[in-house]
Amino acid sequence: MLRIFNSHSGVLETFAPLDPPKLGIYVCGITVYDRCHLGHARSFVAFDAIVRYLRFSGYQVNYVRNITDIDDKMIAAALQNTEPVAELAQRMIDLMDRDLHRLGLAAPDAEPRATGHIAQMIDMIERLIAAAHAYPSGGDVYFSVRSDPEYGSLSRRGLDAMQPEDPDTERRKRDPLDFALWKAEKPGEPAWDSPWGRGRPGWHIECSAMSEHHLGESFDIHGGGVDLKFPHHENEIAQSRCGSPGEFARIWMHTGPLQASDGEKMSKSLGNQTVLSDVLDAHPAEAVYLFLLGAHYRSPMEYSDALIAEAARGLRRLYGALRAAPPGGSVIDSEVERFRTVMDDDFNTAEARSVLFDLARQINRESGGAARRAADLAATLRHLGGVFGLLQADPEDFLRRSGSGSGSGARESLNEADIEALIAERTGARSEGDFARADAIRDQLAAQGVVLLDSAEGTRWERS
RNA sequence: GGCUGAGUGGCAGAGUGGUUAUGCAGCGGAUUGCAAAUCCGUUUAUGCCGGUUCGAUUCCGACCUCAGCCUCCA
Repeated sequence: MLRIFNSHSGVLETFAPLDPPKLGIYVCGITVYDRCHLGHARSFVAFDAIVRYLRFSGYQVNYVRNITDIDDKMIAAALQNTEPVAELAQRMIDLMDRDLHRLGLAAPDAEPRATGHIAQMIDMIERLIAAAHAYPSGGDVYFSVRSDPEYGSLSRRGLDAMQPEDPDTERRKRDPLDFALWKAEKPGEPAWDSPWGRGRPGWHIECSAMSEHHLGESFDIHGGGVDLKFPHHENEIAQSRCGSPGEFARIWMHTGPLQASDGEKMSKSLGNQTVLSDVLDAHPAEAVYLFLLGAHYRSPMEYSDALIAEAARGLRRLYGALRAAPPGGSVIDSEVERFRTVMDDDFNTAEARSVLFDLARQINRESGGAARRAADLAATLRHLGGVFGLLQADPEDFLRRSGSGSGSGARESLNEADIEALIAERTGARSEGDFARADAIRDQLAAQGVVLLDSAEGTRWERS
């Protein structure tokens, strides 16, 4: 029985999809005016793990993640780069696709772009105006916050606590709390025809319109980072509640913030974001994913390069166990049950991860002993790692890959043939009792990032 | 100031009203020609003060501290 914390109701709820086994989930993606940072990865990895687990649990998931390709930031960035907004968007989308693919994320079933859904947004705005929840004003259209008695229910905030200051639009609003659904065209900015003249959509309306278009008026889960809870999600709810008859998203899930280990949130405004592609250059993608799985998705999480390097060492441990186990084997149901029990408890990936490590220890304990048991455990470990897209590489290949460990960088100075030749030479020296020579060779290899592992069956090697 | 969440061992980070999270690091032992890997063991861990309870890290209250949000943010 899957239970999910609904951040709208504030409690754990037993999950029951609208139309099982189908399941619709909408996640707020990024505004494509810059490269992805690690904070995006945190949220996206969380939802990747969640979607993968839901599929593993038998649901037919329709995973929609939007792309915001028109807003103030887009326009400002395009202006600064002196490139058209659409070109900037496509450039950043290509980079995002590359980064997220490298990270090993499953592609969403749909990635709707705001600029591709202008008609749907205009349609919803017209409905809101007809229902007297919105009004045109000087080429803009505003949502009337006080027309929605439930406004503030998501962020648990009273209207009195909101003190917006926006001198630009203040005069055109009837109430300072109102927010823009449509913004009148300004010179040099992208604009579309609308019943209110040329202009462009406000930020929040795109998610209301696109989620309805792709998932319907009512759907199962809406997710995003906590920093979107207010105002973005609050406004989305207001728009959809007032503009559509459906109940909109039934469960809201918010991922916690990622903070640099110096204590500050990684934030675009603070300029301390860590670019995802840089992280992926320094560490194996699986290590980054495994690291991000280490904390519950709702908890704030600290990040540093050293912590990811730690996760990489943990990943080597998992692959080391897989390598040690005999092939074959069948998945052990009781271990899968353990895994499911913790994942069913609001997707506790931290506990799920500890199941993986526990399996690794069991494998290592059995190795050399009960081969059948070790094979079964390894099959289980690979099966459960696979739920997250992890541990699917050949262990030997993974461990021999440069930089799979500490992330200390690309050290490819020796090819495999060189390494094998030196190992053969060392084996000869050892058999003759020339340990000084043997150790010299080992030190030489170590200096180039190659670690030797002697055993009764011979000498293995891997890169550190 | 308001709202939300959090304070766990050297670091990161889960769970739990009484019993091992897990990972990384350290230390000791086993193993090894020596290592590495691995296994076993190990280091006064639950912010502070009260309360409820046979018993609280876990529940309740106050306090302190921190983080996020309060119309740029995953």
